[in-house]
Amino acid sequence: MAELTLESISNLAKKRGFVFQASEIYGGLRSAYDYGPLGVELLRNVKEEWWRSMVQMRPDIVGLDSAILQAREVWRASGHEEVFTDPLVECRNCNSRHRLDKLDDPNTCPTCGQWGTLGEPRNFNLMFRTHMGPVESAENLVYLRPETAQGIFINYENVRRTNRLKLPFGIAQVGKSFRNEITPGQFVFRTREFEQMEMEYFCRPEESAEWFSYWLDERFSWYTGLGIDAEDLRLRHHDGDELSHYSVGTADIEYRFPWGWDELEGVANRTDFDLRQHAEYSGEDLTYFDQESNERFFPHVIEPAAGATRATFAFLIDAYHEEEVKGDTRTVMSLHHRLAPYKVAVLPLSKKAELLGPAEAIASELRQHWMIELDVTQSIGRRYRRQDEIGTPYCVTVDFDSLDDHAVTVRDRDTMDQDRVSMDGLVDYLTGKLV
RNA sequence: GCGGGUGUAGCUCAAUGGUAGAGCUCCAGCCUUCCAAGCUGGCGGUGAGGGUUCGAUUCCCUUCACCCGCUCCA
Repeated sequence: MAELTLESISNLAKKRGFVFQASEIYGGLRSAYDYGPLGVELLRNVKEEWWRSMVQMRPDIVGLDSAILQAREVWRASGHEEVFTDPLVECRNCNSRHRLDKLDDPNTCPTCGQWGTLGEPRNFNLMFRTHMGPVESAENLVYLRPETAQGIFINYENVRRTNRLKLPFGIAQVGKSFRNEITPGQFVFRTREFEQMEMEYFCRPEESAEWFSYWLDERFSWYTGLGIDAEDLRLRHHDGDELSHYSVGTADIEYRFPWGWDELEGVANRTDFDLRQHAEYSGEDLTYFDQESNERFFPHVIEPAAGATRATFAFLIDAYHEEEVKGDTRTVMSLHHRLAPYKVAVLPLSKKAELLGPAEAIASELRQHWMIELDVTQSIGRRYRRQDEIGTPYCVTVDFDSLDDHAVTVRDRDTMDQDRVSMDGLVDYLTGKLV
């Protein structure tokens, strides 16, 4: 895994239909990617596992799906309209870029120290803009959301009231966000359209530090629980000067990508910043009334914010292995079975009708339960290798003996062990394996 | 956006100012075929646009995309 390059993993992703360059037949669109048949399954499974652990398995967290387009005031209140519009100056000497408002001396480049090399300030607006309605005018300007979190904050009171929620509780959301990143790159790692998995956990102010540690641990274990090697993960606490405008404490969960450690997920202590801002800008009362203490206060918020596309990428990289098998190299994608695009492949030894018929019958039955593939082309060995490469955990082979003993061979991707399993008991057998 | 690099078939790589080749992959066929076997056949390409030229994949310009840098932080 350590010697795996970005190029080899992106090649495999394209070759097997996980990820394609967006608008490829027109020369491509920078920083956008389309997820192919296998990629969409993997991505869906990642999101599904997140939802399962965050919402389904939790009595204290509920879900939400808010609109991508929201009133412009949302982004004024959140601070994004101001903070995401940075006047930047570029140094003509060293080509570094700097925020004008952060320079002590607007004439000297802080990177190379040269005087008078900084160009004219230009506005970099990191939010995508469009217009609500067919006429473009300043009045109907709207933004595509740069984070899903604000959709949660502005629905905080709706959700709390309709679900009779008491602190501490969380609201989770998965969805697309858009940022006009200055520098996209590293394949799907940093793109201008991406998918987030965010959860805002509302708690009493005095308990926020405790919940912060709790969520950091929870989120770290989520990745290892789905198969990422703990050696390839680490926590990194932000220094004061790199904190985002809304946070008083942030820690990143980082993954060892082919180009080095980089962020997978951020856990931030957003305090009561967002609720206060929205209360002020909207005029709504967003305080929480505590019956026991008879007090009103703004809850504080701990936010684990993960990138769905980034996590998918990390799972893909981490699963990639090459092994020697009888002198040949086998490429195996050791994806956790919950993440694997296909759970089972059905492989008749021959495509002759006498085997194809039973294989199709088995495939139809298995399809009721899982995403599966029936593959009849080329030799059986080649088909095993193809399934290894896309991470299918189990291969079911129908052979000529199957016609007599009514049983099939089930082969395990990781151990390459084979079990002879009766066709009648196949679903139960696989159900036991795919928990 | 700026600087540097790259762009020939799905992949890896050849070649040439004058009809672009190979291996692998993929597809079809044969084979009672369990780990990329073999045999036969097949699909398929110079990122896009323009210029120079009798003729451009090759030379020039533009553009698009990718990779490496530069406060991006999922």
